[in-house]
Amino acid sequence: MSLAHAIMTAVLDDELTGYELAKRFDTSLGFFWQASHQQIYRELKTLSQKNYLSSRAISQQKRPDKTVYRLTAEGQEHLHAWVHQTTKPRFVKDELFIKLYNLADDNLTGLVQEVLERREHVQRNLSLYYRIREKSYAKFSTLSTRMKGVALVLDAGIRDAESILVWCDSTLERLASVTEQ
Amino acid sequence: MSLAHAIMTAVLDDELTGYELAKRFDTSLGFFWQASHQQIYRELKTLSQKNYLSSRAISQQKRPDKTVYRLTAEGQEHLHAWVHQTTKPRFVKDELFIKLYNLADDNLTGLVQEVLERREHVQRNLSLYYRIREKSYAKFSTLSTRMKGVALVLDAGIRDAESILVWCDSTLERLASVTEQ
DNA sequence: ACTCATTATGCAATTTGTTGCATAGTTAAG
DNA sequence: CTTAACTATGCAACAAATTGCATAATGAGT
Repeated sequence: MSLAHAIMTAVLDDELTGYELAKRFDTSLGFFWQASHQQIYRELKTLSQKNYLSSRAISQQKRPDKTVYRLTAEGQEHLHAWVHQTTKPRFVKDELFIKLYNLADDNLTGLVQEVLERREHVQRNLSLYYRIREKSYAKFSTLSTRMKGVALVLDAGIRDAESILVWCDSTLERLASVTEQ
Repeated sequence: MSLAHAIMTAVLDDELTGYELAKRFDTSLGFFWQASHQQIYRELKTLSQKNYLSSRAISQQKRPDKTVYRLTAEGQEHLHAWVHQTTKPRFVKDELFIKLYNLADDNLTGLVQEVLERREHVQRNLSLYYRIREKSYAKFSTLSTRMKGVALVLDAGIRDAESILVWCDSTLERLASVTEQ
């Protein structure tokens, strides 16, 4: 599957550990892909065996030892070829919306809470995206082609988060009016 | 998993066949959940065995025979209890963004094509959402509590699609400027 | 006439993803 | 002084999803 390609893409510029990858899938990359640390470590192993990634062990005294991974020439070739292949459609799973479909008097306060939490989570991500854009992708026209691609993804993340924030506010207002009756 | 809950929610109002469910997961419900027909038929079987769904066979002459499913009282109880439980975070997987991260001169035209296709797909969904809203959810304040929940989800789908359309247009413009150099 | 899409269901094998567990030192907070 | 969070990795069992196959009639388009 394309967890492999997501990982390979993440280690295009940076040499990363499994732990760091897991954190990125939880924040920046999390906008379009997610993976648990168990999945990541397993995939890193198979990608190394395929020679798509090379690894380097680093001993540490104050922290557990770690292994950093980087993309090999073979891996880069494979990744570039994959970009030309058929793209699978976007895949979304959001339990919150299933629950909202079941809106009722007894679950209203619970769902208001859920929307509030969603709002906070999206707000945190959005702040992070703004910081990243300011720092590295402020002027689109001056970026390299590959950086432009990253900037476009970042832009999608920002627009998505902004749009969800607006929906959350509108939804909270509307849900408040349900309570009053 | 919550494919079960998504299915149960879908058959809250309507009596549906597996085939019809599959189509809905491809269109309206597709905004927050997806499932293949194989997955759906399997789940329908286990949900019937648990007595969360009841089924009714319908013989047809010009079409293959079919089975329609509806939620039982037990299923409704289970579904309502589930709404109060912990919600898993939104889960997104989008290969297009992995590929955009790998933007390069040799894949630029291919990715432009992909963005165009995404635009068309989202536009089709958006038109469908608008029609549904006009038809059944035009005036929020007049809806029943449960219908209000559905309207909020529909609103999220509309905002999401609109936001993606804007991103697609902005992205196509920006990608066009990459070619010129 | 022929081909393709639609309606309608489902099994089996394989690949992915989740959940629970395990280890082990450091650092910050109360 | 204790507890919790963070860094860092990984196995094993289980659940869920994907891929490939199979059947079979109708209706629309070329």
